[in-house]
Amino acid sequence: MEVALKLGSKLGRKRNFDKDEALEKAMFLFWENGYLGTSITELTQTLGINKPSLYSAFGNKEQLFMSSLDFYMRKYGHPHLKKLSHPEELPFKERLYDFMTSIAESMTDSTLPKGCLFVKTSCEGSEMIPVQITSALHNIVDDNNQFVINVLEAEQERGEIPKEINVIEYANFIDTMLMGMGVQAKNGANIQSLQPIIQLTVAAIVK
Amino acid sequence: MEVALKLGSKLGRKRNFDKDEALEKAMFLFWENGYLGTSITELTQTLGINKPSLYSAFGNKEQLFMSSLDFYMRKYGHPHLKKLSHPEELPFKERLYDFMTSIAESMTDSTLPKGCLFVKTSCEGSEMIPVQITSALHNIVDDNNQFVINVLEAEQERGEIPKEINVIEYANFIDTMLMGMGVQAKNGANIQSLQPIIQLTVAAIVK
DNA sequence: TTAATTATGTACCGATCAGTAGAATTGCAA
DNA sequence: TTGCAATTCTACTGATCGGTACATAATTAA
Repeated sequence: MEVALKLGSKLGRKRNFDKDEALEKAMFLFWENGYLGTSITELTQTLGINKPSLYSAFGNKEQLFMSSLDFYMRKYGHPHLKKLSHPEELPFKERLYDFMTSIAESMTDSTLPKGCLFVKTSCEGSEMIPVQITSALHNIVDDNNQFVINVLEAEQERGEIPKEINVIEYANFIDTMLMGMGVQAKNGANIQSLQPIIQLTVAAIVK
Repeated sequence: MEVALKLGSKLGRKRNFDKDEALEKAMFLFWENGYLGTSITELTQTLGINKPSLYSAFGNKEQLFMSSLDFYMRKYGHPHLKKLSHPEELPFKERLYDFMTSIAESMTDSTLPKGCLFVKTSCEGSEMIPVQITSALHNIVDDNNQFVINVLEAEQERGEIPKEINVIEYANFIDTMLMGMGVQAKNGANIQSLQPIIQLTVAAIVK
């Protein structure tokens, strides 16, 4: 067996850049300018590496975007989710508020690109976007939606929200509002203008 | 004065395509694939005219997009607005419902591109989009927002909604939900899944 | 009929796109 | 020290990008 595991291999010249740092820089570029709006040349300049190094480390543009999207969800997407269910001793109303506020703050953070990478990319044109990316984005929609549904069902069990409500519809309501907030943030909305929207949403969900 | 008005001029060879029909086809392409995702070559093929004719009739890509955006708003944007205020004899609750449903139906219409041209384009990357386009999109946000605010204020006067509510926040709430519906529709949501969201939104606005 | 004017068709421009070939460099193992 | 493996560098590929020069065709006014 000549084939060595890439991770375990100690042979050959070492790459002179940190792969995770480079991935984060790439993610920020995609977040700022979208998939079509980000060129390989701009990536090499921002990451400080040349094309062959980039292709060797990350595959092609599509694969680099997929890795960037994964990085984004792990660092800027999923961490918000736990605020919806924790801390458990907090009333659900407060948790929902903190959850949405946490996302809104990220979307309007002046040190981060405006809006949400997922919302922005999923709004880009159809034909020019690789189907693998489109399908990954659809999976993110479904997963997040299912997560909210699960939490709402759990809260029904705990008696925090009425058993009569349709949790699928309520989850859709929350998710759609969050997506809209992403569009607003991309268009320059600040946290102050999103705060009342969140309060209205929470009030509509938890009486 | 040698300068003749373009509209009045009867000189020279006549163009052998209908400018409005061509503009509508261009608008549909931008609606489907976005600004960056639509190339001049694809435009010439779809419109059935060659590049010099396209440039002569519509200026450059940026100006063609601006005309397309204007066409879109006139035909697929503004017509919804009047449902928010008319017919006056209808309760505001029903008008708000019809208004949002009308937009949702357009966003999910199987004979039209999924979603909303305005939402999709405003989510495209920053650097590669001409500033004139970005600013036009911001104006659309502001104008639509102001329109909803005006209607809400009028409804306060008529006693359809309480005088105590903050109409700016409520207008923002409605607009943000509509933008979110645009993202959902782009990601494949159908009218059936948007309908409950609309009902929840209406219920949150008009008790 | 002629001159002026506008549109069309072909063929092209420089710039940039994503992606790569191949030589030189670096590092570890034997 | 030698040999192999992995990375880096320069330079390049063919394709496509937005946009245009120029000659020809069509239409109207004089």
